[in-house]
Amino acid sequence: MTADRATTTGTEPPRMRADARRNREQILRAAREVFAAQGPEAPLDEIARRAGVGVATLYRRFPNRTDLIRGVAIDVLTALGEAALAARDAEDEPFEALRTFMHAALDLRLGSVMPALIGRLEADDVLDGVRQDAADPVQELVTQAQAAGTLRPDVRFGDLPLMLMRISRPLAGGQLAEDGDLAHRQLEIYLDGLRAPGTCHQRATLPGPAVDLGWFKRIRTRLIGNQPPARPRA
Amino acid sequence: MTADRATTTGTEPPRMRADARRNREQILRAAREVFAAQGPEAPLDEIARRAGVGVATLYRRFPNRTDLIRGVAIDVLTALGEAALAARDAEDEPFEALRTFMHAALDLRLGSVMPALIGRLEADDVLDGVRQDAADPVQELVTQAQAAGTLRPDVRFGDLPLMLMRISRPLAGGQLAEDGDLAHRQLEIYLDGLRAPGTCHQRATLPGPAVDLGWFKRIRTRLIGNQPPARPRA
DNA sequence: TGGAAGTGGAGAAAAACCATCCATCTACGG
DNA sequence: CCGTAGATGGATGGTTTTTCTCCACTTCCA
Repeated sequence: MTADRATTTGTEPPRMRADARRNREQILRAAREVFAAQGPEAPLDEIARRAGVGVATLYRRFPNRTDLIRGVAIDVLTALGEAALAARDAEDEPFEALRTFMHAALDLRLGSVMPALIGRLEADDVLDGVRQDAADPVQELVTQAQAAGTLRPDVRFGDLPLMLMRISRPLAGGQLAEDGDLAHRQLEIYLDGLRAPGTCHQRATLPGPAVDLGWFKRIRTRLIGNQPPARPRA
Repeated sequence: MTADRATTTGTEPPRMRADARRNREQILRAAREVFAAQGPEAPLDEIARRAGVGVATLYRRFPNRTDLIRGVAIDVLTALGEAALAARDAEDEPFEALRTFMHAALDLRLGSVMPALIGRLEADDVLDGVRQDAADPVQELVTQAQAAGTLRPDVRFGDLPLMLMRISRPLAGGQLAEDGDLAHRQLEIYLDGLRAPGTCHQRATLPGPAVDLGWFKRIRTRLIGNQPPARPRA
């Protein structure tokens, strides 16, 4: 039942119809977003709807919730490991590589699966593999950046993913349009806090919307009356 | 601790039995925690259970969910304003005051009510009052710290509460024992990112548990098998 | 073009949640 | 110390949400 993996990890051909595979990826993407917004207990119907498929299709691919979460986890962790390697190759300076990676990880919505990984999923060879493949390059980036003296020496590995888990969850249940940009802005500030004391005179230019007090109040009033019910309708 | 009564129309005597008032505060505290963990749609049963009272007691004090959210909001915002003033008076340096305030706000779980405030609650004189009382001192701290040159000039008011909303939500659905300490540690890093370029050579000593790669893996394995279902049993 | 794999949506069964009622209990003024 | 108004808890019924299967129909691919 777990035979078909859409990921191109192994040498075995997954033998899956093209539309089926496409739907599978749609489901995974939708699940990632919905899990990130509502947590790992989000209704599966909504995931199916967001993916543009029927519920039966979702249940065919992932017979139960745990399977779906595991699928998303493998998907995200795989992409995460690749992002770490890509960042390492793209940037010369280790801290800059770390920074690039963090922003990529934020876009991947790491926080959508980490809580489930921590609390719900039991270990597994495939899962352990991708987890290792995701964690090791990051640890390497940390080590290198600290050796280069650009990452402050008192931070540890956990300070990166644990913060990503927090930042990647949408504010206010996903109602804020600027949420993604705000997350990147706040991540940039956090990254500046991670710089080594010697190098911290070079602060990053903060991207995204700078929310002052007036805007902050406007965010509220703009949203009031928009969506009285929690769940947006189709 | 704060906001003993629900409304402040001076004509009505508060006259509440001692045990009733005590229960009311228990409910508010429980609601704050549960809202922070699960969002403003959390089941009211769980809040009552966490508060150690029956459901009827909760419904008597707060006839519907909106009333409860409003109660929590007033409670938190009141305490928040007081914390801001206290921090201002306790610290000479404006940035240090800001730092003190942020840690206090984190303990108050600002994130438990902000999403609801943003999306669900409609304006109201009392609410607007406490909101103003909470926001104004913070804005003042920001202005002063930037004038003193210790807070970087490109941050804005929103960078503080919006980050608190993210940090104050428990990781992994409230299963992590070290969660509170981790949040304070990560807040400290964020605060270092908020320092002005000139003053950032003085980094704070990071508190709390430093989670390295090994510990990170251990967090997971320790929790596996602890609570397979999402909700802790009754 | 045949047929196996894939699909969507209805709908029953189960679970979660809300909100009220009432018998019992307790703080507190006299 | 007592009477009582106010407060409490948990059972309960009704409603909504969510799960997950079934089957007639469609689509890819050899």
